[in-house]
Amino acid sequence: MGELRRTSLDRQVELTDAALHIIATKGIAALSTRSLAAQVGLSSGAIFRHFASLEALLDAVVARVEAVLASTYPPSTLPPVERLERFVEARSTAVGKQLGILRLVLSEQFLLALPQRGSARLAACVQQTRAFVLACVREGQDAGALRSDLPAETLVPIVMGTVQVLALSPSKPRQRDAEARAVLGSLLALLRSPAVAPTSSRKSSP
Amino acid sequence: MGELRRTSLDRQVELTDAALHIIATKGIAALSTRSLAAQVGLSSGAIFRHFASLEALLDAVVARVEAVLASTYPPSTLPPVERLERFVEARSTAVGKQLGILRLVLSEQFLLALPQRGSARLAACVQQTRAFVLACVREGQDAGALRSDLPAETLVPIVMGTVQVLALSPSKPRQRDAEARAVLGSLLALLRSPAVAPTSSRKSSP
DNA sequence: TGCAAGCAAGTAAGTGCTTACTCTCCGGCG
DNA sequence: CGCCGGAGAGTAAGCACTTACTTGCTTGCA
Repeated sequence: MGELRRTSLDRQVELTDAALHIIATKGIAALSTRSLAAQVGLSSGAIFRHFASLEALLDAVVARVEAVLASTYPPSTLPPVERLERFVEARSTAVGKQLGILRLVLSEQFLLALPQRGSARLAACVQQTRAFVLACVREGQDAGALRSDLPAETLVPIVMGTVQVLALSPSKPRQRDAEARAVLGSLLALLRSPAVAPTSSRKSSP
Repeated sequence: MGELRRTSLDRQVELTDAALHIIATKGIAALSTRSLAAQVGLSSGAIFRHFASLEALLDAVVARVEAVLASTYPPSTLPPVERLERFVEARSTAVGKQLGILRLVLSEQFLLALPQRGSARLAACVQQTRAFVLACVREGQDAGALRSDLPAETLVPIVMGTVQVLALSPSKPRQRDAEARAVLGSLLALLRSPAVAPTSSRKSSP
C-alpha cells in the first residue's frame, strides 16, 4: 500500500471527504471510527491525531456542507427571476452532482444524529435559503416579472420543494440534469406573469 | 432459529407504535432495544418474545406506514383537480398530524437504515404516489381544468416537492394546517388554466 | 395446571476513544 | 557531509460502554 505520510491538514480534508462519502452512500448510522479508518486506509486510532473527537469531525463536515450551499447563491446583481433560475439550477444539479450531500443534509434524520450546534447551523442554512427565495419572489413580483396575485410566502414552499425533489432525484447525473432543466422551466413558467393579465392583479410595472 | 414464535398481537401493535414514535421524535439512530423497551415498559429481552428481530419489527413499521400512505388516496371518482387537492391536503396535514411519520419516512437516512426489502417497499410507495399525481394532472389537463401548455411530467415534481415540504414543516400542527392550506391554494392556482388562455395551448376539450 | 409472557443476567460484537509504542522524516550541529 | 534527536503520523491493543439478541428461571392467568 502507498503508506505515504501526510500532514494533518491533508488528512483532515481526506477524512471529512471520506465521512461525507460514507454518510451519502450508507447513511450516518454506518459512520464509525472503524469504518472511516478503513475507508481512508488508516487505523481507527489515527483519526484522533487529526480530530479531537468524532463530533469535531462532524463539525468539519457541517462546515464543508455550509460552504457548498453558500456557493450556490448567484450574484445578487442579477434580476430576480434569473437569480432564482440560476439558484434552483445550481442547487438541484450542480450540488447534487458535485457531492451527493444535499439529500442527506436536508433530512431530519441527519439533523437528529448530529451534535446540537451542528444541526442548528444546518437549520440556519435552510432558513437562509428560504429568505433568499422569498426575496427573489418578492422582487420579481414587484418588478412585474412574476405573477403577484398569490402571496409570496405561499410560493416559497413550492420553489423549495421543487428544489428538494430535484436534488433528491436518484436518477443518473446526465438524465437528472435534463429533467431538472425541464422542471425548472415549468416552474418558472408557472410563476411568471401571464402574457395576458389574469382576472386580478396587485399592481403593474412596465 | 424458529420463525416467529406465537406472540401477543396487542404487544406487536404497541411495539410498532412505540418504535414509530421514537423514530419520529428522536430519529432512527435513537431506536434501540433498550429505548423501545423503556418506552413500552418492558425489559429489552421481552421484545424478542414478540418479534424475531429488530429487523422484523422494522418490517412491521414499514407495513404500518404503507397503510397510512395508502389511506390518503381520495376516491378515484372525484374530478381530477379535487382529487389532487384532497390528496395534497391529506398527505401534508392529516398524515402529518395523525402520526409524525412522513417526515422521516421520506428521508434517505431512514431508507438506508432499513433492511433492503423494507426500503424497496417504501420506494414503491413513492413510485405509486408519483403515478397518482401524474394521472391527476393528465386528466386535469385533458379536462381543461389545468393548464396544458406545460408537460405533465414536469409538473409532478413540483407537486410532490410541495407536499414534501409541507409534510416536513416543523411548525406546530395548528399553524401548519393553515400554512398548508394557503400553499395548497397557491399551488392549485398556479396549475389551473388561466381565465384567459395563454399564448399557446396543446388541445382544448369541452 | 400448562404455558405464554415476563424478567434478570448473560453473550459476542461493535462503539468512541486512549494508551504505549514504532517508524519516518527533517533540521541543527560537529 | 554524516548522523543524531525530536516531532509527529502511524499502529495494535485495550478500556468502558452499548448494541442486538439469548438463556434460564418465574410468574399470572385461562
